[in-house]
Amino acid sequence: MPQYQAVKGTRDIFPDEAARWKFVEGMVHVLASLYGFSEIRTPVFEYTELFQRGIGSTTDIVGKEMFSFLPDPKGRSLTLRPEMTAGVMRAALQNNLLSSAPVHKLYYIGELFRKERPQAGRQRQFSQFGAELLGVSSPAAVAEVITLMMQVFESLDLHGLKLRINSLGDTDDRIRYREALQGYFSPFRDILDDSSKERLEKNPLRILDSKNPALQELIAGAPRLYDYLNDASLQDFEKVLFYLRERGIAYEIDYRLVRGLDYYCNTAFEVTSSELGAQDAIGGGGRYDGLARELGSSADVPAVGFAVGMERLLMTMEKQGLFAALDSRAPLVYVVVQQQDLFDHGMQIAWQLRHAGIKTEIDLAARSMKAQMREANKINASFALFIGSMEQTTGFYSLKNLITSEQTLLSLEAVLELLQESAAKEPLKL
RNA sequence: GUGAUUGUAGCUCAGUUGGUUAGAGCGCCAGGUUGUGGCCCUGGAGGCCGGGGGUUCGAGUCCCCUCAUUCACCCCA
Repeated sequence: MPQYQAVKGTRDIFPDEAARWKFVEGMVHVLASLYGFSEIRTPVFEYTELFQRGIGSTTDIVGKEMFSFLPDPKGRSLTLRPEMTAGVMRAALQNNLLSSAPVHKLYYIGELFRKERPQAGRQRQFSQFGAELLGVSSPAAVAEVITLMMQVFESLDLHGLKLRINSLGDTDDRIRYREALQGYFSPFRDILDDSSKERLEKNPLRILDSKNPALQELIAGAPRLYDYLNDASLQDFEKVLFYLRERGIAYEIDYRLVRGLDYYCNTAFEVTSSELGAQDAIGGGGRYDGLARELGSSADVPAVGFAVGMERLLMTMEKQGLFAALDSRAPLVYVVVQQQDLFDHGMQIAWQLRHAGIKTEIDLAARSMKAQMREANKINASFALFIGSMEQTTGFYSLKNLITSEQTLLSLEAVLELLQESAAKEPLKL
């Protein structure tokens, strides 16, 4: 056993896997840009109050999952961000972003921290990418955000995902519904489990989320939020659905989808993957018009956004075999040194090749020629360039095509030319 | 925080009712005649059998504790 191991709920990402991350991140950058979203990077930690106010103190995230710490005995409590939205909104408000333009479309990729027990698809440090559209939360804005999210999935060739959507109504709707729910559940108080009892007072909507089998029947009979929506909320929701249909985005209305963060209102949505096991939500989001005021803004900042779990996304892609073609290590040419007294010359040649933009590898472990060739083969090099005493004296080098096994004797100039041609056909893999 | 699960070489795992120097495959390293890969063959390195305590003549195998893993609950991405 090693002396040190990675902290519970954290993990290392080695080169082969890192290549997959880069691939996905690249797609996110390209598509976000295509939809007119610009990248924002906010600090990894914030004042604890930001999350308490923003996410809501009744939520599990704030109640028991935050990594909080005091920088010094007199300092204010800080917290490793458990989600991105509050930080983005804080950044926007602090810098008065909305005064420069009425609408801001931002996206991010970043690490988040939550002190939960790890399990499949759940880490204490994990990553999300997401987008926040600030300034407008019209159905068009909601559709814009959902469409971007779905486009990422589509472009990555993911299949078998399910988009569920619901409307949480506006503030008035929810106040009326909340009362109705309390009225419905109160007589059954004795049947409810502890957490549901607590929610009955603080946030009865979240009782609907419970997976407790004993409560399913009771929950099924509860009044539907949908029936408490006023005309404006209904029309708003219908318009969102209209946009999705227009774009061929399949969805399913789930009247019990409420989502765990306090700041959501009106449209809320979630995407699940059938490949993931218990933690099957790959992404989700919704409208959060009230967040800005909650954070002290004097003006309303309507907003809508989504977040997608990178690990869960990668996991689903893995299961669906979508990474088969990635091979990040393969160099174009492997410089093979006959004897170690020619190593310095080999290094010099390798440098010239690299300087010319050719992805080149050379053995630094001083192994035998056979071992070098085996290595070249193993890492999928396209060519081997031999450095022997003959090459050094004549200035002509043996270049072997490792796919066809053809070998030719060329001047270094000709080698460079040939490899550059070959590199142009097959762009450098990063 | 609760429950269950697993913990033997770098990786995936065997290890019979407790019995001598703990094994395999893959990977790694070196060779298979003197400057050349993939297949194949040979050899080698590498394990306080998670840690501690106990039962026993004897424990990788049984018991207790502990640490860690994984999965699930809660909840979320």
